[in-house]
Amino acid sequence: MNGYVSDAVVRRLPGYYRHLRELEENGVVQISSQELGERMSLTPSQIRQDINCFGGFGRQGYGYPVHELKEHIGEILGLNRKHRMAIIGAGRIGNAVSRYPSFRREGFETVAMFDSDPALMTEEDDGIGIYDISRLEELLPEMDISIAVLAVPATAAQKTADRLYACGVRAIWNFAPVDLQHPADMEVVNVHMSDTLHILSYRMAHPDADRK
Amino acid sequence: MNGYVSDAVVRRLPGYYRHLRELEENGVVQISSQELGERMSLTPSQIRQDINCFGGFGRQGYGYPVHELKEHIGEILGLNRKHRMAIIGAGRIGNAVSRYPSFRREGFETVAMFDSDPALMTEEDDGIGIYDISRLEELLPEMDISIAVLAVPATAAQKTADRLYACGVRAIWNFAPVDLQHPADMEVVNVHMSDTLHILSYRMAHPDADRK
DNA sequence: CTTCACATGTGAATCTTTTAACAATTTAAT
DNA sequence: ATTAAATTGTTAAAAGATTCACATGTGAAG
Repeated sequence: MNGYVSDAVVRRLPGYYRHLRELEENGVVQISSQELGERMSLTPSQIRQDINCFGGFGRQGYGYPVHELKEHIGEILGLNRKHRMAIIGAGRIGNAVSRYPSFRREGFETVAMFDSDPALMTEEDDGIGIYDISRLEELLPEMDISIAVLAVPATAAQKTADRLYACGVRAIWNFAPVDLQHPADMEVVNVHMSDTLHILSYRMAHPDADRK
Repeated sequence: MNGYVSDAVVRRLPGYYRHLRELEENGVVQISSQELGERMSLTPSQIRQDINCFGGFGRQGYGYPVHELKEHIGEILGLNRKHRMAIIGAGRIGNAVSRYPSFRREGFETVAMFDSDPALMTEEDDGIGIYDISRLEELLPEMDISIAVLAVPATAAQKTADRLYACGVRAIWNFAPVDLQHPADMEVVNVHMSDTLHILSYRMAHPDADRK
């Protein structure tokens, strides 16, 4: 139990959470680093090392208790908290995210959308209002938003991020294919879907390259 | 110029490509590792090290030629090739991907969609046919698909991936929140959007943690 | 033509991450 | 009650990635 969670471990945490939840749903109550490693394509050694840094869950000769470990990782990830999200850009991606049911189940609730296309300005069937983006400064600060989902075109992304910061937003989940410049007190995580497609393209072009 | 491209470098390649294209669009013809590093939040040293592994582009006292470097990275990524994609699962995510215009521009063309919901079985306005997923084995092998976009619910993902493999598909761009088991001769890259949201949640819960 | 500032390529040093190894503990079986 | 098999926590070693430092080459200015 060493306490410090390195960035390499943080990147794997959502994967642990996902697999443990799935195991729990299937009624599995206990799992060894060996077995979990096979599922996740990690070495048992790495799994023990990872879990050990927030320590004390395993029992020798037995393994790890699935439910308890999942809950603990969920807490480390902050999944016990609730988040109110605003979606900026009500195009296909923005809508896909706002309707994706598992986010809401995990405490990420979409409470409003903003777009520049007036055709979309309407109360949606699910009760999420869509507002003109020109009203961002007027409406957003009242909404108690903790996460903004940025799903605008690349060309508008930086300017919009700046406006969001000015409205008090301190966390952006960015779907625009752009690396945003941002103050240190605003967190930004990028989805950058096309990057993953490019990596697939790379692997197809170099089937020989050993992945390490 | 050492030739071997490590996985850490491959993961950064799409970012280089993105930034270089943007620079090129803005008419920038030359850039130093210093300046590029500021844009990308990488050290100049790392950039020189990265670019050096497929070598020989920079000129001392001058920097790197933007167009030439971009083109070369594009080739390494395999972006000179064309790909025909089939989208499996015509829900919001599947549709968002198939309509996203920049993929087509980069040579990734959606040629068909499959879904289990008969309400969707129709020729779309953009000419992309939507077929019942039960006809996968009948239709897909004829279509000369090189990439399948998997956008079905988590519960169906593994079974569907197995069927795709049986149909001859050897590359999957996976949007289902699942780590697929797959033969070594099939490439899979995951988007796992919710993982990035979980990482955002982690960072919000631990604003102190140094990101390294 | 000389000089100066700039910026790369590269080898070595440092830091991080992963893997290996094993003593210690638990479970289950006989 | 003993023993055998399983499996962790942890330390140490190995591998990998990043940063540093500097010699070397380039371009521009005087």
